[in-house]
Amino acid sequence: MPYSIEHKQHSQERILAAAVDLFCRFGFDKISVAQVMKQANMTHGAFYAHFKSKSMLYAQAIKHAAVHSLWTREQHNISQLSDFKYLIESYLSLGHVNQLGSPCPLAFLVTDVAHSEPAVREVYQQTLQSMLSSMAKQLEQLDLKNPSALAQQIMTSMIGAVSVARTLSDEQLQLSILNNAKTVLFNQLKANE
Amino acid sequence: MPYSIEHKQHSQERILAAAVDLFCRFGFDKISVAQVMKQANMTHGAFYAHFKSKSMLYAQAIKHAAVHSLWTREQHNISQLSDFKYLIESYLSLGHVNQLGSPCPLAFLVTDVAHSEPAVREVYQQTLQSMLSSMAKQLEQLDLKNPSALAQQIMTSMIGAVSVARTLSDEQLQLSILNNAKTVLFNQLKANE
DNA sequence: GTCTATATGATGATAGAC
DNA sequence: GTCTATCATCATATAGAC
Repeated sequence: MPYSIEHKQHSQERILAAAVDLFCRFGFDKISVAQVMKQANMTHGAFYAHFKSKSMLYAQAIKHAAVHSLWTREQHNISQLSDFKYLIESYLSLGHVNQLGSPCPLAFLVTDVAHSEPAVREVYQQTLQSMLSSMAKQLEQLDLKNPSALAQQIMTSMIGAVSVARTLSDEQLQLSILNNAKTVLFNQLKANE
Repeated sequence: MPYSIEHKQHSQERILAAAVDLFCRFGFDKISVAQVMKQANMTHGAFYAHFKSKSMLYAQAIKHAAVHSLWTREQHNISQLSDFKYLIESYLSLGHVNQLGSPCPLAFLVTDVAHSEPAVREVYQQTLQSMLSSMAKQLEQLDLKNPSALAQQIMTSMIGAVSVARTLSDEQLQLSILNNAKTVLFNQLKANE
């Protein structure tokens, strides 16, 4: 058995990381399987030993991106409202928009996913619901009112601001949009204290 | 001269209408030139007598959709705050999300455009700026504070809510997201009265 | 301007050697 | 599991008749 199971897992991990990076940066349809595999340091043909189709990779990549996203990783470090606010600020930063760290697939791929097949959209919906419920739990522990509605308001506003900023080239306008979204959300937090 | 100039304009109009509908519904990359032309009741080859390339059609289609969007059409009918609120409600409706009327390209194509070539992104940015400035003017006439910032907050929140709702299949979740966005925006309007 | 026909290129996916 | 080579398909764009 020349290839260990760890080796396969490591290869899959590289493919997924490459897929997240490239799909978020250039879009699902603009990136070929060959390009993903090249960034993962493999050749085109090896892909199908790991995924059944390009669409299945898409679905897995969204899950992967969600797990590794800034928001998911830092969420358990929240003990007070200021921590939560800091996380919002990080999400609404130019660094996130310019995809320096790990991008949030919900923002970078919204309409992309809307135009994909049902299985992919299903994963997007599940990912969103999972993020919403864990965020609502955090908000509840911080003693905020209407945690569920608040979480939805925060998520969709953040996704809107980041996805719009992502399409713009005018950096001043980007910054303005991101900061205005922050203002709205902080107001909304205060209103539910 | 067997073809009048009105005939050409009418053909272009049909192509643009088909492009808006299909691109918003299925995505730019999922729709071929042949499909657009079929919906416009012409054949593939006739396309290039009207547009230089598929990308140029994309840019023109975004402009076309913006001009014909619900928001642009109804904007001049605003005389009081309740009119403005009604427009927000229309934008944040299931009908808009399900693309029954004229879709707003800024919401239906956000990440799609982000992954397109610079010329298309430029048109998106110009369209957004144009909508923002006319909305800010309306808000100013309604004697609201910070009209420019308010307009940005409203646009990005609405785009976020509609584009997210568009990708979901769970109708309850769609409605919840749309309604929560509405609540945030009405709060924000009240805070700037 | 619109049609039919075609050139040209890229992509998703498979086959078989190692 | 990964490689090279290849198939089949579909896309954008062009050419030439009407």
